[in-house]
Amino acid sequence: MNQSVTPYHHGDLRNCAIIAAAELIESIGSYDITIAQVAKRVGVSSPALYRHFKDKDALLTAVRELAHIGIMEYTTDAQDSVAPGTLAHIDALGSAYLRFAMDKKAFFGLMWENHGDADERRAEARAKRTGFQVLHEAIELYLRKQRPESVETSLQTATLLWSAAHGIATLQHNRLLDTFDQDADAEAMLRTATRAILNVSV
Amino acid sequence: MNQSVTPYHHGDLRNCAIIAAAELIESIGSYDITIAQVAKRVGVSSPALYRHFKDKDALLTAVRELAHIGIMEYTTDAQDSVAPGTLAHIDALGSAYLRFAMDKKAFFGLMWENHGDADERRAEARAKRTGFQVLHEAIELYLRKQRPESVETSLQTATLLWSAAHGIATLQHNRLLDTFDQDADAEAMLRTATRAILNVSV
DNA sequence: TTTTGAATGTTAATCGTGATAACATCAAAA
DNA sequence: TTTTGATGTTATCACGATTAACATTCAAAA
Repeated sequence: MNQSVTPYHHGDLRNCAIIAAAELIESIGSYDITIAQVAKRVGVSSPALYRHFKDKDALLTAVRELAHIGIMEYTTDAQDSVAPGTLAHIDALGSAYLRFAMDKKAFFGLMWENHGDADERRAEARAKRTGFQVLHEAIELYLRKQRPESVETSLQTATLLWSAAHGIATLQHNRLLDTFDQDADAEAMLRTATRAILNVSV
Repeated sequence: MNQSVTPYHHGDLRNCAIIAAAELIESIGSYDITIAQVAKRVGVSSPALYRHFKDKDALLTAVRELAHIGIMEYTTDAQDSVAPGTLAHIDALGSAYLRFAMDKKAFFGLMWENHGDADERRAEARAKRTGFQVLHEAIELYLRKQRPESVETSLQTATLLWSAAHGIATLQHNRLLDTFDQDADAEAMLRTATRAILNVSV
């Protein structure tokens, strides 16, 4: 007659809460969510979440980590079909970034919010740097093959290219590209920027 | 004996509230302010503000307009000492943008928040487009003189350059440039990007 | 002028939401 | 078995955005 009632202790609340929060954000298309909404979704009371997260921001920070993983997946997929260190490789990385920004608008916005205490920021900076490394390596490889005399500038080049990609992604995210140029095409812009930046001595 | 008591009616509450909000934001370096704080600063009760603003967001939107004016001032000052349509002119505009982003961090952040109803967004898009025009004209003039065959791409070029400037400003604003390249110099990056972008056929 | 309504302020709620307090349950070590 | 730490629950707070209900002015119509 054991009716398998939901147990008093959830068992994996922390992870479930993070996932529930992410699903919620995805479904409403905004990261303006509530602790109560998340708790309800997991089937638990609001204060229960405070056993696992210092505060609301800590939960959102955890969701941001998911977002970083998500962007990494886009990146990894993008690299599958291209030869390392080619221009196509670099294009694929940029394209993946733009695609993530548009496909997962709410997550993309969340990732660039100001937030958290010092520790959380440090952890996030590390995550972002990890993503950046992928681009940096691709560019270093490219320069080594195509413009060996500029290899030592690969870090600056990668930083600049990331900035360009981020700017394009951000403006598109805010619907401003259309405002400036109604025919703007984010991907085409990034490809242009990529070629321009790769061909100068930084 | 008229003691010139503070009158029941303020007289110019709307404008004073906007300015008070802006001062508050500037002084605490964050746009996370409270209606009550603004009201107190103006010497009025909180609900009074609702006679002039639909909600908190409407007040912040008004502050954003001030921010747009502020960025325009930076821009105008920057243009004073340069010859129109020169590379120096374009550099000066970019530099002004970066400087505003760092000098007025809170305002810069506020300007790129997602927010408001459709009308407010439209109004703001218009303001941003106006700022963009300045860059567009400078670039068109430059191309006309230096690369007449590319004049017809001036809009795309301006959009791309704005994107690059915005990306650099945003990453710097989030302290990420340092994270990627500890020697990064935002101004130098933008100058490099400017030259790279101006020299390609879009 | 006087009257009176629209505009603009005030104080007293309401409501949603983050966070804490105090108490309850359960599992695992002593 | 007892005890204790981890983890849930149900009150409760505190705060901040709004709104409700009432007050004061100013300005235009009578």
